[in-house]
Amino acid sequence: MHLTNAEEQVMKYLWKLDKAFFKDLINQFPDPKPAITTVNTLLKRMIDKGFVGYKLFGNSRQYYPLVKKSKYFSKYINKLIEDFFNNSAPQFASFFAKETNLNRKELKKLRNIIDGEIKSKKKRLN
Amino acid sequence: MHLTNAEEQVMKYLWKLDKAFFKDLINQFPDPKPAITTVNTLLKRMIDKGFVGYKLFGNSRQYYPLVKKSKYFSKYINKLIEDFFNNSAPQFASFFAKETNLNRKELKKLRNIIDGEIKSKKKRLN
DNA sequence: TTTTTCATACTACATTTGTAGTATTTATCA
DNA sequence: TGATAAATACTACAAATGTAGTATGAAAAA
Repeated sequence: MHLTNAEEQVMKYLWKLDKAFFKDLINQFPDPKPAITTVNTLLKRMIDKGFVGYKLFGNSRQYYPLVKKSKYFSKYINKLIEDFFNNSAPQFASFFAKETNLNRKELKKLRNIIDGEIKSKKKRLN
Repeated sequence: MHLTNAEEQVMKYLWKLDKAFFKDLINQFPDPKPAITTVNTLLKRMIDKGFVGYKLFGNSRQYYPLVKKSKYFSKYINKLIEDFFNNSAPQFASFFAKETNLNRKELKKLRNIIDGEIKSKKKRLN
């Protein structure tokens, strides 16, 4: 199951807010805001799909994500890699490093991160 | 304008083949293949959207992509970064390096690529 | 307490997307 | 040379998606 674009937008706000009442979500939308029933429909569909949960507070709900952004995103990226890079993460990484417009400083930072990862993988022996 | 999933699948075959007659495209699909009219409809829509062109050979067309895979993909990734990483490519890269399951060897390869990029940016003075 | 505001449920509908049938033309095979 | 296959055009339609109206009950404000 996946989120449609409109649903994904709501999800982004929800990830950002972590927990949110309906009003909070609506407030996230830039003007012109969608009709509240629109957002409501989206939320309902997201609940049905298992992406959103809620806790009742009186007569209103506090919504929260049931799927972590990082998890969701991982799947997303993995599908990308599968589809476009023949399922090769290194091939993707290479493309990314070349095509994206990171400047030297950013690239160096990235190299540091990778160094860190290499070390951490060494420690964990995998 | 963007491609729908079904259209994107056709596009992937087209990128793979570079140029293709209708029959070639159909052959790419695994069984059970879609109806030929289905693929035809998709192709027409893709032509309308400006993603596909063709050259006439007799009464049949040799289709070819009007958009490069790398270009298409770049946009895709950039949207991702914009949507999920607050428009920060380094943030994305960092996430990627951590979350993806690259092994040490692959990480090292990636570091080399990045080193290469750093050098190349140095040369070009940006 | 009457009116207004919220949150939610239920319903509706236009557009987009996925999928394919029928028709037509041309090419090919038997 | 009549039957068959191929490519394409045109049409159709169900499902998914985006968007929102109406209804209802509860809460808040006047």
